[in-house]
Amino acid sequence: MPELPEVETTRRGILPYCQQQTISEVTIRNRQLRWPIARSLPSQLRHQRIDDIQRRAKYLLFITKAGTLILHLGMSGSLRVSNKDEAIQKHDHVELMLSNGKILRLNDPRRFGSLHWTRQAAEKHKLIRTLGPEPLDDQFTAEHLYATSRNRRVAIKNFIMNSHIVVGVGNIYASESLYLAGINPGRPAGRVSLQRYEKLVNAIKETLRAAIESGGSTLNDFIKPDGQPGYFQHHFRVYGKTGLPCEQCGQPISQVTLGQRSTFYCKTCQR
DNA sequence: CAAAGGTCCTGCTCGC
DNA sequence: TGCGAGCAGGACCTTT
Repeated sequence: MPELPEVETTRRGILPYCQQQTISEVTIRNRQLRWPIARSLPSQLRHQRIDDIQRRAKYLLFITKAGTLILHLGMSGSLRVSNKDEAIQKHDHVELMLSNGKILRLNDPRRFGSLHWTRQAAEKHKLIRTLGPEPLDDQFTAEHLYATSRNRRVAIKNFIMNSHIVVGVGNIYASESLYLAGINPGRPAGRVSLQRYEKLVNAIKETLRAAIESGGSTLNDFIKPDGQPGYFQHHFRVYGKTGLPCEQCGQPISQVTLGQRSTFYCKTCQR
């Protein structure tokens, strides 16, 4: 479920409740997430103070003096801040009790999320080390995409969804960005010019920035950390719009499968 | 039965 | 033939 804007919205939402709070207790109700949660995790987290929560790609990094908790929400995960008297819900797998009396709860029906503890700097962790640049950083440029895509035949949509190339471009924003840039999602990445990569980089940055500003777009069950439903109806131009008229040319939006993911585009406007 | 917002891992293919 | 990089598909799950 969460794309980068939702993860960033989550980070901003929970930070005021977590920052400088000490974790007094950790409850693991179901350890079978994407990878089994380490048995040692509760004892490593207990008594640690959360100095900050940062984000790298779609990972949330809970920074403490002793180490960092690396959390991923997977496809269907969400975090919410509860009071002690609020009952747990179905699929609440992990709870962090905080010194201010709040409880941070991880809910994840599909259990594709993950939790890792590292004593090193998070950047050195296996899951983080090999990641490409942040899309909103200045290091993410057209030159970077152009240089790394030479001689590559993979579809451009799969290319920009590859976290080793650039992080944080999920299935929705890949389609949306390619539409804005006028690039056919199936085009081989190695056959996109530098000029068109300029348009694409701008489109990715604009799309993500706008979504973060809007508080994250959501489709089904994204719950904001304070418990408010995050049903922000984002205006998608092509995602989920199969058969509806293209805003630019009026032709029906097409749907294809690329890399086993639904892909939406305009056959006329995107080449 | 199909599809849903993620992404790591495995094994195959391709070109040097 | 061997090797590494690139690539497709599978895997992990529940809900609608």
